[in-house]
Amino acid sequence: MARPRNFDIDTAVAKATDVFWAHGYEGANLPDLLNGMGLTRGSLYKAFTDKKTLFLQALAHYEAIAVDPAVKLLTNDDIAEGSHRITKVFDGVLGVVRSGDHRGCMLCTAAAGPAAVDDDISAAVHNALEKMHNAFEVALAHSSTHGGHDAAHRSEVAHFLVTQYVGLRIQTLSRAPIERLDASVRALKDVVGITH
Amino acid sequence: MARPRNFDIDTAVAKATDVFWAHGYEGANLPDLLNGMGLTRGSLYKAFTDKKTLFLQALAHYEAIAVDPAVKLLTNDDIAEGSHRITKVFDGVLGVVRSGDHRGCMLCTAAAGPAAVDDDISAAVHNALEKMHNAFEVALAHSSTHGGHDAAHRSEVAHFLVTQYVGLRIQTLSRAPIERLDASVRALKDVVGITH
DNA sequence: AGCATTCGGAACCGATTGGTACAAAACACA
DNA sequence: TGTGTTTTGTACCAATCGGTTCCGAATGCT
Repeated sequence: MARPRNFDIDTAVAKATDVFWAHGYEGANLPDLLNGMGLTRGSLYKAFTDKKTLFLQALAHYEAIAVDPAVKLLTNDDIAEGSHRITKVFDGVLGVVRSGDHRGCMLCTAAAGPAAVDDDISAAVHNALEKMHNAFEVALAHSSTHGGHDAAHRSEVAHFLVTQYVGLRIQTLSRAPIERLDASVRALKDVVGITH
Repeated sequence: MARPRNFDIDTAVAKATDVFWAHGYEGANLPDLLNGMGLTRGSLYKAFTDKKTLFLQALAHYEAIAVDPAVKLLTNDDIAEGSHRITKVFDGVLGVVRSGDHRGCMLCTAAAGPAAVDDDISAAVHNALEKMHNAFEVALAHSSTHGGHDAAHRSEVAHFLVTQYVGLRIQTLSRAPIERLDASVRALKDVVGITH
């Protein structure tokens, strides 16, 4: 009937995610994207209507590969103690930084950039952060130190943990020394009363 | 000898700060700046060599009007209880948001944006955050709950507070609902053991 | 007043931005 | 193999980016 698309759309989005992740939304220009995705302008604009639409798909992809695993970890009953799950999340962030990855969290970067002016991007960011919040709530409910409190209290602490997560990620992005991030997380564990 | 400059350079920087604060570094283009500062290209490039230099001066100005007051508050011995000073800082942030100001913190925005690629901007950002950290340390030393601990512990908690501050500011920038920020700060106070 | 000097304003610059138009090529189906 | 449809690649687009140049105007000093 017609010529089939000779690239996989999902892998193209994955590659676009890499580019956006590395350079941010405004920072990633068309040549960067085309080169990174291995296709030409015509194909890109045919498959994805414009840059913003592509970015929203990339955000969704990022959510799938970065946020969802964290959510899964926080809600994983195999780890009985909820605070251990939380610890794992923050230690995971530190591990990523220690391995030399300073890209930070694409969601957080988007929150600081285009989310301030674009409603669609803002909605996507807040939706993802809400998922994180809910997952933190679940983990807190299974925490020996916080499980006893009422749900309202756990919700507050979950918001607080999201804030801490965002702050940590933004600082990794700006290449803050790892010692600061380490210290920050250590104090977090201490202060939240996480047993480790 | 020569024609004098007929605009005040400090007020020009102040106006440039407003523009950068509202639109970010890349987001603020020359027409925006020229319009906001009330001068023309020739004058601007004569007085400040280029956009980045102007931005660095704007960052310094921001530090003077936004960071220094916070530092002064955190190190103000008139408020004997250090945790009260910390409370005031975070409540101040919430107050600003509640008054409809969603510009967030210019430092934090810079941290998430140009600081990731430019060394000069990165240095300026980290220097300012370091000032915040030191001020938090001082406040913690005068805190009934943390004053007793050793300095190393207070340093960690100070890093943690900076992270919380950054996370909070970034979320205000992305126009997160005030309830989340409120909850976050409430949990912070609770968890840090701040008496209020 | 005259001169040296600097400022202010606008025209102009090449480079780059995201996005479009269109022709040629590749395929599925008959 | 012919036909119709879609993709692909390239040339092209206007708009905008930060930055420069240049000249008339304004000023302080002698």
